[in-house]
Amino acid sequence: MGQDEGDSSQRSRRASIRQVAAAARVSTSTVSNVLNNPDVVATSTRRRVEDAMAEVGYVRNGAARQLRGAPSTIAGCLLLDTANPFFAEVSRGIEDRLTEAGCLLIVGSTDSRATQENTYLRMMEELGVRGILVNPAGSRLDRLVRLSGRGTPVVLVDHPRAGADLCAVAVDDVHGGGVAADHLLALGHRRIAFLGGRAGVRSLRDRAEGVRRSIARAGLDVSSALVEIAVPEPCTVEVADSVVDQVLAVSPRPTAVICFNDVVALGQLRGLRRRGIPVPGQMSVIGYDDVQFAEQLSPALTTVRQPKYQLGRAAAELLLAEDRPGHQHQEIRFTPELVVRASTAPVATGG
Amino acid sequence: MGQDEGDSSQRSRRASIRQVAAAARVSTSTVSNVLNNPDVVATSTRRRVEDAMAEVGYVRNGAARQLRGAPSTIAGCLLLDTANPFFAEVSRGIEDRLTEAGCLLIVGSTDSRATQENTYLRMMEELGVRGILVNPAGSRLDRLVRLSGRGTPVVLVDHPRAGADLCAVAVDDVHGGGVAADHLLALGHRRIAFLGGRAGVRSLRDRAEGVRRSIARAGLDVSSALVEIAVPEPCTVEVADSVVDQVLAVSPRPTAVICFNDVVALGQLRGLRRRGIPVPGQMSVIGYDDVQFAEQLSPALTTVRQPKYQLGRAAAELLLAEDRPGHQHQEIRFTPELVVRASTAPVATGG
DNA sequence: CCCGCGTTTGAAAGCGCTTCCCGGAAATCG
DNA sequence: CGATTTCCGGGAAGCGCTTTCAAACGCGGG
Repeated sequence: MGQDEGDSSQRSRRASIRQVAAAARVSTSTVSNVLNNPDVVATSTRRRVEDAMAEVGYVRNGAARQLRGAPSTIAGCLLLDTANPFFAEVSRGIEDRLTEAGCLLIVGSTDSRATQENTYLRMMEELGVRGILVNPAGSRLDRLVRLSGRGTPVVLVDHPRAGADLCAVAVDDVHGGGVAADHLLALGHRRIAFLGGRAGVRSLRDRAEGVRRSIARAGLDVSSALVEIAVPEPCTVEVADSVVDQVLAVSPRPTAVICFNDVVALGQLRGLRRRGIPVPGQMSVIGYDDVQFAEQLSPALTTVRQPKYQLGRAAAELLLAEDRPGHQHQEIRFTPELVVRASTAPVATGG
Repeated sequence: MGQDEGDSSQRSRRASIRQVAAAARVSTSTVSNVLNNPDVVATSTRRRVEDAMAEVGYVRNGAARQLRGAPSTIAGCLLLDTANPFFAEVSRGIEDRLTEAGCLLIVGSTDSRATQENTYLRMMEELGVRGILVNPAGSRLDRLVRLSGRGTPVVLVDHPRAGADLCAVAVDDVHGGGVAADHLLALGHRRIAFLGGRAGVRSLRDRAEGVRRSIARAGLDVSSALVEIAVPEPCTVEVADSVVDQVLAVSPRPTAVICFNDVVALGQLRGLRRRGIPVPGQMSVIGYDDVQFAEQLSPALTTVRQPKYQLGRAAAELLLAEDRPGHQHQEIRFTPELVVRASTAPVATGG
């Protein structure tokens, strides 16, 4: 008992619509109708076919359906790193919206490498996915535009359209940098460090620009109020920790630091603590993203919140809208907001 | 300039192997050979075909290939919540291994709901995926076994085989609970709280069992040394925070608490801090998983490390091995290890 | 010059499904 | 009761690809 039948070791010997038709003594087209136009077939016949399907263990063949012209039930998404908490939440938002539309989601991490991105894009295109959501690894969008032109819809995620003829969901990074800087300036800080990453990354450039504009708006001299420091790759807590020395070495020493994401901020907090610099007493720290644990650090991290989950949902929404008749590409913009917690404080008086 | 051609608005009008053949003035089978058996076609012909492919913008049709019998390049994975940092890392491990094998990955979050799981399973089966990696939402494995029997390989992730005829990658949760308890007992704790979740979740039952056995091994009375408390759903930081009151209300008050994951531990740390209970001075706290931020909390969290990324890789490895000829289902077991940090200390003397 | 061999290429079948179109049966109406 | 309409089910084509089999071609040896 509990034994399989002897011959069942063969894979991919799934029952086809034909076996069902034979078992139900109808034609294959009737079986197909039961599946796709149930109301066009008489109840008794339908019942018979359904029984036959159960009997032979019928499972639809998606490849055949798609070949015949059915729309794909798969969408793809390419993010820099799906294990990063920011992207993990974005991808969950995408997934949830797609699920509502009966779609599955293929995910891929590009690790910022264009080659990896291209490999994924080609495979997804060959599969005939319904569309691809992508946070571009490089700044060149022409490949994506061409892909879209060939018939696979593309939606940019966390990236502005930048003139490309694509849909996009963007977050206003200039504004994000601005509110962070505004907050620090209001607290009296006049010497601020901005920890950015690689020069090529657009979102970081924009945030730095936002900081600069904020300082200029306040009537201060940008070159003396702002120090920009690049965090080397890979962007881990440890690396960010070691950057603390650079920050502290700047003269005159900054009284606040804006980090390009919460992981870097985490490293700063750790590094500052180890060096005996009280936060926010001697140094205020601002992060970016507002990932789940930001609130629980000590001190709780002041950070710029991005609507991660909503970002994903909105991107999926745009993708699903792509095949509607008179579709026009559009860009959705989110505005990040400052979340003030305990890692920032008025600049220390005296000293 | 920059205008599209007028007719290109039609989607899915991709060039087929036929247009390529026509453009290269060869037959379709030759084009196919260029794609699949390049060495069987003369260099000059091949060159000509390749040029033609570039000219018409040819992209392979995966659906047609699959229909013809080509193995699927997609695998599926179903986890409880891909946005949870534990599962996000597991899924990244899966993804990386699959990428090496030229496979794509569909992810799905079941949120522990069997209905959601079933929906995903059916869709994936219809697509004819190469296999499905699943962290089962319920304890019933029969559906998965049947799925596997119908020809779609199934690998259990973070779940023991439990007698089912499937491959599995498991982590020894009994051992994990054991090392956590051993550590506390060695520090002199004699009154320990275990924060579990819903009774039905196997991994949590196992961890509790490990704790019990450890206490018994030490020659202590389990019923007086251990208090089990259930954390209500949803398992968020806030909920875990509120559970602190229950822990403190137990008489005699526990001197240490073992949490079933790091998020709950985070909540405990926060709740204890707010109530003025020093950690680890008055209360030692142990987490589970060792997620990325555990090391950066204050105090740094002592926790039981699970090999998250490796878990995913190993599961993907098993899946890829499924179609090798004499394949036998097997189970891989990982052993979690204790990571001692600052949130645990010897039990306070006196008091 | 012809034959035979190895090398390349082409014609055709068919994977499982959907869909168009038509025949026959049942139902409705005059 | 015959004619017209309605409804249901079947036959067949073909989506794009791979693959088998045989034909065609070119070359060197007899």
